[in-house]
Amino acid sequence: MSLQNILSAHVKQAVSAEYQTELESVEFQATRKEFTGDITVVVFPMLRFLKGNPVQIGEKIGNYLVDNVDEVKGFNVVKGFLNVEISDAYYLDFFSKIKDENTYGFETPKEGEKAIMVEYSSPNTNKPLHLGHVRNNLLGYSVAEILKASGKKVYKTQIINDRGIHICKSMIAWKLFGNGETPESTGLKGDKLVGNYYVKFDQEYKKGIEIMVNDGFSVEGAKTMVPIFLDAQDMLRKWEAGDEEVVSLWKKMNGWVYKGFAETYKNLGVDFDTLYYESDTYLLGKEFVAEGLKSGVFFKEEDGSVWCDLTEDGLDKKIVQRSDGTAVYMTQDIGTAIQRIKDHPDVGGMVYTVGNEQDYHFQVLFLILKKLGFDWAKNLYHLSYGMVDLPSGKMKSREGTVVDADDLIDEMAATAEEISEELGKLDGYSEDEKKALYKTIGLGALKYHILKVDPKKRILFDPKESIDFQGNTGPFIQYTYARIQSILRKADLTSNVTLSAVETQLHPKEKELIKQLQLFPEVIQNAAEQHSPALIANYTYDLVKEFNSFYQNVSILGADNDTEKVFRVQLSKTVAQTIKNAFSVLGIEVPERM
RNA sequence: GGGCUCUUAGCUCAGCUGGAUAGAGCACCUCCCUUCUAAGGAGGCGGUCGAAGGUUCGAAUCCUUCAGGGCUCACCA
Repeated sequence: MSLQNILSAHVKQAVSAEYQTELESVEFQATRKEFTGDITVVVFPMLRFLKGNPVQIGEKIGNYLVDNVDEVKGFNVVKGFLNVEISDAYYLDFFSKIKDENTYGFETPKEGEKAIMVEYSSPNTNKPLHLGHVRNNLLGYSVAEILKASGKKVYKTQIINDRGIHICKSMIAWKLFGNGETPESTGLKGDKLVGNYYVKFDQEYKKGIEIMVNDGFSVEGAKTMVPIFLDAQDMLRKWEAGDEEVVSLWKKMNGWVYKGFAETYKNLGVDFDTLYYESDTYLLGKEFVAEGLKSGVFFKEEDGSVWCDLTEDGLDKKIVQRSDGTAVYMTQDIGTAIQRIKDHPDVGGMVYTVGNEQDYHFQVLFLILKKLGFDWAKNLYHLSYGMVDLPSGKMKSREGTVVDADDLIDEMAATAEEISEELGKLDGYSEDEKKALYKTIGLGALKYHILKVDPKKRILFDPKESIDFQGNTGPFIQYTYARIQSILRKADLTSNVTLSAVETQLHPKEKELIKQLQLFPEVIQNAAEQHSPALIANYTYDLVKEFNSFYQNVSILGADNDTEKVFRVQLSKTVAQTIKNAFSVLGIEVPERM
């Protein structure tokens, strides 16, 4: 039972005894540092139910608590704030309960509860992953892990946009200019190779437009008549018709891309439980368009196109199928959602990790699925996040103004190496161990940098200003973890005191640390509810700051007596474990040394 | 033009369902390695919380209007 719950009941009793009035709820907040006390009862909200001077009310409740609650050892009232002091025994008791729990803060899934599917990444297959995908991947992965930690069963998935004009552009450019190049022949990662031809297409396309405009065509006219563009369109038609040559080229080039993606995902440390391909699900979407037409959810225009009228819901009309009967984006997403539930009957809701440019799309998608009558449609959540922009503006693959994911990871590791070499603390580490460590630190810096900010805010990323390794950063937290590991290696852990035997008074820093530890389970639940890794990052930072202050002010291995020493070692160990648990849901590893 | 969203210190960001004198980091300035890892700690400088109204015992937080930025309103995905 939490401290708030314990006190809440007693405060109600106090009010009931002193004022013969029943309170519905009691408002708490952490006591501010400048005042003595551990938890504060806010008296003001009670004034609506009972008349009187807030200070006097606070005094009365305070006295009642001291007399009737073991955990309360004192109080003071400042204006309408009742600052309650809690006994050390309470904190020691709490600590003894959690100190050996390796999964502290995590809940295990409840029997029979519905699972959640988290979609993230979902790239197009015509170009390599960039910084924008990195934010998406880190967010999606982390939210999935947070949901798991909060006690949900989770499936991680993605929808791979493997069909459409974009991949045909790369294909046609490769066919025309590729001279049979392969990843093997060039030594390039498959996704990079295919991406190069996507850029090549764009260059040729622009050249073609220029030529036609010089020949007297209008720009608009030229755009749709450039030969290479017509080639790409032709290829798409052939693909849809199942043309063998086109389909086999499509399979070959997508295969290259998947291999490249797999490498990047591994590098980034993210994974998936199940994959969906647009080429597999768009047909199911069309089936349900037909269904919706029958049930009247959709209507058909004279030209044969199918629409959903959402004007009564404050939105507009949305197309769900083209006049030529082919699928649009929406069709495919309807199909994918339904397919997923069919494949995983235990799934009761889904989270879509997609940029905020698609806010409207998902609003519409969820509404349409509701109208189609799926009861799980009410449990769909669009994890919308802000774009990652460069100082020069938006990243554009076609124009080569992107920060490549693989390059970025390498650069971060290189920076970690530089700093590490300078500090020279890694005597005895092999080259392989060092290399692994640099990657852990580099990735830690990158992931923390991105995850600590509220998902919905846009991030301005300046490649020239490198990501920090000091202050509120991943490496700062990893460093603290490594420091604790060093202490644990040096400490003699053979003697294990029972904490009830500890009679020494808690040092203020020790108490603050235990209070901070106490918050962790609630933070996990909160982060899960709000789909926000930033809450975890901020919590971990606060915990670590608190520990560092403790570390500098209190000697752990040099404590006055053995009991105190063992207690401090155990406290440090629990802090380390909590850092590790918190970082694990952010997808960040912690090092033994650094 | 309609809808959504953002604006807090020079820069990057916290600030939970409204609560005490708005908090961190970076940068700048002081101190602290003969004590467990200085990627650290202690302190200083720095804010009319975009603007104006309103709601209330109390507003960075809620409401309205306005200004500025972003996204979106395609038979593209």
